[in-house]
Amino acid sequence: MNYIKHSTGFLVVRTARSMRKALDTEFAEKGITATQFMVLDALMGQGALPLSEIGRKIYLDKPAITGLADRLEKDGFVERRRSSDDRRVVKLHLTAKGETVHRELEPLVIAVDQDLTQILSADELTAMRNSLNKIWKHADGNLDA
Amino acid sequence: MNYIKHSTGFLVVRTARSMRKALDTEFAEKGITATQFMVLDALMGQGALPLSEIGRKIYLDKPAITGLADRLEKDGFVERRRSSDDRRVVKLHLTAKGETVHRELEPLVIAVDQDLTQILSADELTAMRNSLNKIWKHADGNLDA
DNA sequence: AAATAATAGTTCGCATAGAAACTATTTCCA
DNA sequence: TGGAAATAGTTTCTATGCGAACTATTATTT
Repeated sequence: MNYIKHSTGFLVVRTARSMRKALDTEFAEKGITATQFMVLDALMGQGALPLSEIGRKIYLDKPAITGLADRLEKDGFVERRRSSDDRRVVKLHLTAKGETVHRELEPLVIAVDQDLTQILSADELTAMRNSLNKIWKHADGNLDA
Repeated sequence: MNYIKHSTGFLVVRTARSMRKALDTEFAEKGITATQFMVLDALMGQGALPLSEIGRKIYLDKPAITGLADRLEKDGFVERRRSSDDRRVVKLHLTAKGETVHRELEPLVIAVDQDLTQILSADELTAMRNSLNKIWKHADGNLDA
């Protein structure tokens, strides 16, 4: 039995690899990765968020978020500030530069998503999104962040 | 606008992270990762395959496959053999040990997939698999392997 | 209040991932 | 046939991604 063909888990993993690669390729010009964009996006309209909360939003463990914050801070897209009410917490603040990059990349995100409407009907797309959201909600909380 | 919530691309990526983590956790006991299992699985019933063909099956670039082959060979799950008719080609052969590990892990793969039937109805699952396969087929060929 | 547990981040080590540049081989074609 | 183009893998460098162990801080318990 070959599971890469028949297992839904592996199918999702495999498909996601192609998705992320498409996004990474689009973003490369702006010197940012798809995962880094997800961090900036989580901060949009929030002002600032604790690292752990960002991790929950984009499903990444603590060490991964630390590394992402390092690189984003080095490039001036975000700023680390220790919270005053709970000094264990480090909040990530979006800088003006980070906000600008996010705005510049919006059309690319929309384009990649639009590409999907060429492959799937509106109904198929809606159904898939609903199913993925159900799985996502089910998995949420299993994260050691 | 927050795209991690609204973009289908990011939704797939995020969901896949939770899937792969679930699979990795199940496999950790046997000292193998989900991605390494995918390589063994690609070889099951094939005897041997060129590295590049394995890459196409599981959507990974050439350098990633090289690294995977290194680690799998070190652990004795596969063997590298240069092809005699085209000496550029390196074929990966599944060893008895590799076959055994694959067989031992089958129940875990089935269990993770079974878990999904608790979340989605049979129709939803079928629809999602069809959609993912369409996207997958569309993306196939964009790989630099 | 002192000891303990819980929580937020970081660090370390290892396993993916991919772009770019390289070697070795084969194919193509003028 | 001989040189250019294409192909298969590898190497190097950088960026995720996660388990385990660590520090610092806060909450809990007795």
